[in-house]
Amino acid sequence: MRDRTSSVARAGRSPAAASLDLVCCSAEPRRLVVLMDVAARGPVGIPWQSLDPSVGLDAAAARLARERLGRAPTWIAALGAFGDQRKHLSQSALSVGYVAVVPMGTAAPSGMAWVDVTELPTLPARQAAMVTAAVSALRDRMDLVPIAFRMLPSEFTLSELQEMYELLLGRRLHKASFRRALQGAYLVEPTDSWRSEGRGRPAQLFRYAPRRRRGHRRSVRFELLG
Amino acid sequence: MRDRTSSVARAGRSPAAASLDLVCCSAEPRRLVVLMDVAARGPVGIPWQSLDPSVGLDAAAARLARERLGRAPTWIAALGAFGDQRKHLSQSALSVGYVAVVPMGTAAPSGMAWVDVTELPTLPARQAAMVTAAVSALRDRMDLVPIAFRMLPSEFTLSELQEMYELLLGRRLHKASFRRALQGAYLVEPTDSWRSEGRGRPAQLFRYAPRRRRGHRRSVRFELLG
DNA sequence: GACTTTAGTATCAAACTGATACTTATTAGG
DNA sequence: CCTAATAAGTATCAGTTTGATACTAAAGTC
Repeated sequence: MRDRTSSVARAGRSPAAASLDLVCCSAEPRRLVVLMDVAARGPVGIPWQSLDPSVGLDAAAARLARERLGRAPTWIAALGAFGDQRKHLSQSALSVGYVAVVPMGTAAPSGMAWVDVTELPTLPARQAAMVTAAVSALRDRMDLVPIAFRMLPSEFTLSELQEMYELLLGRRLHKASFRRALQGAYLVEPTDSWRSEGRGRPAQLFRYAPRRRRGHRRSVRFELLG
Repeated sequence: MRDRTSSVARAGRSPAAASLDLVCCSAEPRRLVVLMDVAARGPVGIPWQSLDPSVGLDAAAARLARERLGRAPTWIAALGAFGDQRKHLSQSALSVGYVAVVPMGTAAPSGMAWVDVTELPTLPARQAAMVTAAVSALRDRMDLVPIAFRMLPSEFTLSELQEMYELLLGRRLHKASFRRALQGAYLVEPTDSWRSEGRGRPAQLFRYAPRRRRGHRRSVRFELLG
């Protein structure tokens, strides 16, 4: 192995071997948003810390999320390793990314803000890559993991759930079909609460309560290839 | 030039900042297999090297794959960062994993062998986690990336393609439905070759040639949640 | 009370799915 | 040569799923 780190390490100010970065996502009425640190001139980057090798990655990421967000995320998962983009605030050669999700409506801590993922400021290249990868990861994994549910409060209306799916999928869905499919999957149970959102008929509130189903038979899906 | 671990190891620091590990998958008639180094007592681990921070991760992984396999894989992708499992041959605190795929029938280089993923030997914990994650990644991403096609030779029969899908999905598929769906997706084109595999009618050979389709409309899929 | 808005349901034709059975092309064996 | 066996590939058809349209229900607004 080449001893590449020695000169930097001897210099005292050793940049950590690696950084741990968190792409924390949430939703606002019609947009996906990501949590960013804010300086005087605006959003400057996503939360990160240097990686402590003595702590497990998952534990460290969960703690970073709790510390910076003020609450535990409703979902968190590893995103991957990033090292192809040179620029990172930590100056480390390697960064480990995590994606997390919190329910829409969660307030950003002071010094931080929710930023629309389609209107990102200029970021250090590696963080920009992580945000992009995180959004793709949400879209790619929403069929396997209840991401849409984790981005909603614990009780929600079916219209809210449908809007969350539409936001993540990037297309409109048919109301009756959506509800039929949802019922057939035994994923939600009704509460006895109703929400009156001003005008219109009140909506019943549901919660995510998946019941064990018989063999979820994975099917062939060619439509997304190419 | 290559000062393999000696000076750093003697210095009493972590031997390498991180390792780069490759889970290279392929198929045999009815099994998924992974490429492993073989010692006298049998398979001992997957290919890895210590991570050179001056080379991009993707480039380093591609090179590692080419070097150890003797050919470029037909697909390769980042798998993630692994650090929660203590044990790794490199003794590094952090490992970056990649998944790669080669067509079934690819010969293992000498000193290596294809090992059934359901019959893994005892591995360093972190490598075991990576192999598990890699197999899950193949299954999870096969709908978004033409993984089944990459595990076949460039020309293949529809029965072979169906068997590959059955292997990855873990269930039998209906022949007529499979072919209808495939035709509808405009993913393959017939060649003018036919393969006679002993007894039975010869099968026409196809190649992967996706034609641009109009709006691949992602649909809701609740069946896999829970 | 009439109108608007949103929730939630019903109907129905079109599209899709999978079981069964069929046709076609080849090898194996007498 | 003729028959059986095997595998590729196609056709039919009933049962299910989908999505457009239209409907009913419950609230607020004028």
